[in-house]
Amino acid sequence: MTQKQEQLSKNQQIVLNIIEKAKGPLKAYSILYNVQKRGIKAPLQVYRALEKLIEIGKIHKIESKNAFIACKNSDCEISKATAFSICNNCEHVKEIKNTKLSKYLSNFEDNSGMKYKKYNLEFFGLCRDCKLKQ
Amino acid sequence: MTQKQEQLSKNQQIVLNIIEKAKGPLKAYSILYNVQKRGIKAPLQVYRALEKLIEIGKIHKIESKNAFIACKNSDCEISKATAFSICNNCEHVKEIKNTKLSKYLSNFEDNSGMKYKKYNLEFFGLCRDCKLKQ
DNA sequence: CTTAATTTGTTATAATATAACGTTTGTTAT
DNA sequence: ATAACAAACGTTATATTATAACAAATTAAG
Ligand SMILES: [Zn+2]
Ligand SMILES: [Zn+2]
Ligand SMILES: [Zn+2]
Ligand SMILES: [Zn+2]
Repeated sequence: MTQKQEQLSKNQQIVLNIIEKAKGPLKAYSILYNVQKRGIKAPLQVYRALEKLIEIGKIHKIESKNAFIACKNSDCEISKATAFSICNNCEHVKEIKNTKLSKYLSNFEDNSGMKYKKYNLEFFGLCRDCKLKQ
Repeated sequence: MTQKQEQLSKNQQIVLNIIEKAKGPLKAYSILYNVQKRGIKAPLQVYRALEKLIEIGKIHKIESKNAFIACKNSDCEISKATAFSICNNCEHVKEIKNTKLSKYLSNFEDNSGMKYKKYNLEFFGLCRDCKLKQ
């Protein structure tokens, strides 16, 4: 019965729904305000749901923005390898799905021969729309 | 006189000294406690110095830890391209200096042909010491 | 010197995140 | 079904990280 498909709890489902409906990354307290009508009252309830959703790869945290976004990349092998493009002008964030890049980084060894189980990459630049408007 | 070598202000120099002496990344409020004997009293004085030091590439922010570390890589072309290895066990952080990696990422184009001026990459794993102790 | 720009000092407050504790719900094994 | 355990919940308080606003002092340039 309990396959790989995790069963989300009520709060986890509520928080995930909000994040999946959003056009861009959401901040924790903005999520909180959005879900108060659904019974979630305290920051901790949001943060607990976020923690679990990250753990199972349904969402990612954009570290440079302290914001959370739904995974668009088949749940990213449980959040172990993430890459994002972030527009410096309009703040648009897009998850990068690029097999060559992920293979390159997953196999990367530093000068001392160390390999890594997990990485997070954030690219910054101008998105196509903002570049045209310049 | 004012070449590329920026002249640091008093507070900037104090904060940079602390960060350069440290073995690992420092948090802003830990820096604050460390510099209070030198006349810096308020968080904002620290954050302002940090902002400038980042801007000129003397230090970097480790986003996943909200901590700050001195640049070990010829000031990283003014902080535009940074990569770190972070140990999940002992929290040791090391700046990665790897020409192939930085070239690969600086030249990376996503599927829509977009290129980026800036990136930050954080690798997570076990450092050599921690791996041996396992 | 004068003017503009940067840096500083200071107080207050905003924004992000976790500790601690007890209760409830869900799962598993008798 | 029911005892035992784990996961999730609710709640209050608090810790941690970061910025707003404003006035004074210092520095760089013309
Ligand atoms: Zn993903
Ligand atoms: Zn844009
Ligand atoms: Zn550097
Ligand atoms: Zn280690």
